[in-house]
Amino acid sequence: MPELPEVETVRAGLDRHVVGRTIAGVQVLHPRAVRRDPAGPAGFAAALAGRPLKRAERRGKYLWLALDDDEALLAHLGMSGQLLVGDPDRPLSPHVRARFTFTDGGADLRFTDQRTFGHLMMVPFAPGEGRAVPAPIAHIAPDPLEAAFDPAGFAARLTRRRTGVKRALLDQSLISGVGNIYADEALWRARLHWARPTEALRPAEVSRLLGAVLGVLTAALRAGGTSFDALYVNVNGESGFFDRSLEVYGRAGEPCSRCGSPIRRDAFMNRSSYSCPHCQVRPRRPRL
DNA sequence: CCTAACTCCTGCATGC
DNA sequence: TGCATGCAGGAGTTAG
Repeated sequence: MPELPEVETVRAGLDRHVVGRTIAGVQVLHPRAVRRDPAGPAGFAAALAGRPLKRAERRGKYLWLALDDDEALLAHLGMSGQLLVGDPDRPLSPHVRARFTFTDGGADLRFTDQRTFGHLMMVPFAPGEGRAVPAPIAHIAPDPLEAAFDPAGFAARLTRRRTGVKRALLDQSLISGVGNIYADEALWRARLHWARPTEALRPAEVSRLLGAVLGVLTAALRAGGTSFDALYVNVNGESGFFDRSLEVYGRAGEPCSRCGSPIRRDAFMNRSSYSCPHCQVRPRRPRL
């Protein structure tokens, strides 16, 4: 599942392999991949043909290729999206949704997405304030690895919420880049239960949480991200190895590395939360 | 305005 | 063996 470390790994690969090159043509093999682009598949392809790729940028789980100072190709990988760079003559795998060829005749770029939650779209940059970001993601908060991230502002907004701390971590308008895996890992590191009410978090707990988020994201980035299966790989098709460092996610019943208690799995938001029953004490009044 | 449920989708694991 | 069910889940949309 691509979260910040995985998306950043992909962005770095695009920076290395496609920035500076010029798109020759675009094939949209599945219209759902560009469902959010009002121009539709044909308009999307036409808008990109002949355009040079200037920069590869990212905020949270979104990445984009800037075409100039006004327009970008925005991508979200969803659950299973991949951007793969390789020999343009290799066979098309069944889940390729869009293919980009380049004027230099070299390696092509393929957007592959088994579960089709990812998407691509042509977007304008939002005008004004600080760093220019694509207009459709102007409502997303800076991620904790950005210079624009404001820890004090995050703490203030977090404790003003009336919700559970994990739900808040997953809210991209509060802090971006954190998904189900790294939320569970950060909460374990910070020794906080996922249902702790945000308004009751003490300042020391909030700063512990933020430190844990930063720690787990940077450690995962160094490992090239987390790959459980073939669904997340970098632009060269290689897996990350942070799955070996996960402390709670997907480890129900296995002993906590701190205290030995078996890791528990709770249903949460129609998915799962993993935590240590000893290190992460359930609050008396849980907020789901 | 704020919060939370619902929805999209495919493939694999599981159970009868 | 084959079919039904559950599960993985990011984020826009809708409802309250």
